[in-house]
Amino acid sequence: MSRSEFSCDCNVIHQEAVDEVLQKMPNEDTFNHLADLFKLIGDTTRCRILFALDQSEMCVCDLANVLNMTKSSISHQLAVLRRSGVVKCRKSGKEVFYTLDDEHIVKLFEIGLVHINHKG
Amino acid sequence: MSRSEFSCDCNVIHQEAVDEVLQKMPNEDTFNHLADLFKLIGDTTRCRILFALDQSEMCVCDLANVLNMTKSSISHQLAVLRRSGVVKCRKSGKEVFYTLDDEHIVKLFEIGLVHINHKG
DNA sequence: TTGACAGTTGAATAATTATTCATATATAAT
DNA sequence: ATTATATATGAATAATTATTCAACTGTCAA
Repeated sequence: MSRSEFSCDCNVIHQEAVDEVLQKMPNEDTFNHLADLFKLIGDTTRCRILFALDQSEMCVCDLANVLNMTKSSISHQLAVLRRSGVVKCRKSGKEVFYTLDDEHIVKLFEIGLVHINHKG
Repeated sequence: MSRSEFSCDCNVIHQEAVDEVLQKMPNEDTFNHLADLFKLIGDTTRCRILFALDQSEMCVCDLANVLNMTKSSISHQLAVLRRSGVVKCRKSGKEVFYTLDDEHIVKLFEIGLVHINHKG
């Protein structure tokens, strides 16, 4: 009676493959972080903000104009991006200027765009 | 009176930057597809399924064991992945074997893992 | 100091979605 | 034929989250 019989609602079909994959699987934390990263950029508004910031430093008002959305909405999303450390900001008078602060984001976008051009 | 004044609830602060970025911005469809791609892999369960399938072809039952989840839950997520064209399946008797069908996914994971090791 | 503006933030609403449960389909074995 | 198994799927529930709205902070100018 294998250990796996207790882990889910079905019989194990290919035990060797299962064991091999289980050995190679990263831990739960790793998958959570990985999923969180993709979730972060898995939103049209945040994608557009990040793309814009990759072109140029921008204040909240600029972004609101580029995306044609309210400042509040943009500000909420910028807070999310800031908390995750992918953008940073500097204050200058009344304005707050945001910049991209993560070199991996651009790489992910590049591969993503290749993917889109390749498939539908 | 610039066109942008009608587009949101604020005054344009840096018109040149806004115009320049607007020119370079991909269209709405592109951002939707990009966000959809990242949303697809922005889920712990789907991340784990894809990682497992990158290691080995597996049937639904195998995946249920590896992830320690119900077959139904796995099957629902496999349907999502199938519809998006990142996995494919072949039937063999009662079993359905799934394999990864998108070379970009692995690249995205690689960069994602580098990102995680780099930051928190 | 008063008013105007840039940005932030909390609460509410609306929309999306992952999992569960029950059921259905298809294949194989008895 | 009947039963058991592998998988799929529709509906319901629960959880998450994006946007809106209103109110607030901080800064500049008059």
